[in-house]
Amino acid sequence: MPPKNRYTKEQITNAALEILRADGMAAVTARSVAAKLGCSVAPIFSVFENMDELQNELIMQCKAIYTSYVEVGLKDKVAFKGVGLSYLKFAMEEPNLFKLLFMSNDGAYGLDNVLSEIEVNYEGIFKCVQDCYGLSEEDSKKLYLHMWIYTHGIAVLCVTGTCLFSDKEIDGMLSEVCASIIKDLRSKK
Amino acid sequence: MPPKNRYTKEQITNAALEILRADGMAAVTARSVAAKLGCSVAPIFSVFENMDELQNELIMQCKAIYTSYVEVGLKDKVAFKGVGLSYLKFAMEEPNLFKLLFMSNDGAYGLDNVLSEIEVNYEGIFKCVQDCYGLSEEDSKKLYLHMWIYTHGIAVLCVTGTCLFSDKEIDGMLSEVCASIIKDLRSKK
DNA sequence: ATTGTTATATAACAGCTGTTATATTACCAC
DNA sequence: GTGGTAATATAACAGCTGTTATATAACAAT
Repeated sequence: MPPKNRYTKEQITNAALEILRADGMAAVTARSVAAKLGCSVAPIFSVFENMDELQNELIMQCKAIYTSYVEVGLKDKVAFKGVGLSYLKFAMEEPNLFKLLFMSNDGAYGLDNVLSEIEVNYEGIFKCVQDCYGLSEEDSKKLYLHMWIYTHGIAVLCVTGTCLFSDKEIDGMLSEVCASIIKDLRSKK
Repeated sequence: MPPKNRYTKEQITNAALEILRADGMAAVTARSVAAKLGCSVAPIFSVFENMDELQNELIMQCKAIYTSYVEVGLKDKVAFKGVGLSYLKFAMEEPNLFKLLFMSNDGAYGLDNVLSEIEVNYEGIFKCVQDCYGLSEEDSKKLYLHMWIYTHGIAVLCVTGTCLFSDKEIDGMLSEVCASIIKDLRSKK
């Protein structure tokens, strides 16, 4: 008897995601999403209980997008490096999503989540580090931590518009630091 | 003939700064500052043209506070390390000020400003690097860039609540990475 | 075609923001 | 004390937010 829904959850989420990508989470309001869909706010609140629920859905979408970047990086010859470059690519191509996942303390992500996300491929990455660079598990962990912090530092600088590095510069910087740390770790054996 | 101002620019700025430190710039509103002072919003707008002017004043105050941290670091035996630790101390003790100065793309600071601020002591720091570690000017620059990015990475992780490192851990991490880079730079001579 | 259900639109509410017009009031000069 | 000036208080405006009550309208079943 009732008419079908004209606006699906997916349509609404996609409209909201467009706004999030372009202008950040603060720009995702009931009215802005409705305007993007060309409807009133009513359909939004018939699908989502409130705006918090929509935001949670968006965070899930962001994680999925980030995961797709990581998956590409994992296919790299040197998965360890590939994942790092994926992280940076995600930051540069989706700065507002990066901010939401990795620069917000409103509990969007956090290191635990980052690591558990990564941990799906943790062993693979570590094996890669050990194979490629001939490091012990402990040294691999050290290298991983240092490089993750360094990579995160670059990503944040790019995302906040503080510094603009070219792909080539970034590659050079990462290689240089990584090589220095590996060399030093090896020399201590 | 007119009564004296009961609320000075300094008083208003201090009240706003308290709110900024505790809850971030978004919490600094005309009404919140007035409430902290125990007055209406009128005195604020008699001293400041609008809220933007007050925010600019706050940014200047932040820079001054940050500068005081840097000055302490410069007195360190190894100024290069001292400044880095000051940067981290500032991030941990004043996360909301750090976010405003170093994590906002609304043009609060930016690398140019950071570097020009630092450049006041640039030569001193470089001389320190060259003296302490025996590096060329070019290598000193490299070391400085790498260490600044790494330090910034740690600071952001702390400020966003992603990771919590102890002072000891941070010291160890910084020392390890710094030593590795220096060793590698030297070996290339 | 009529009816009933409900998706959607409209519009309003409350609460926040910056800003300002008006009213009050405090204080300095006389 | 009286008066005038301007600092302050009050309250309102416009514009934003989330949310919701009500009205409209679309569509499926009969």
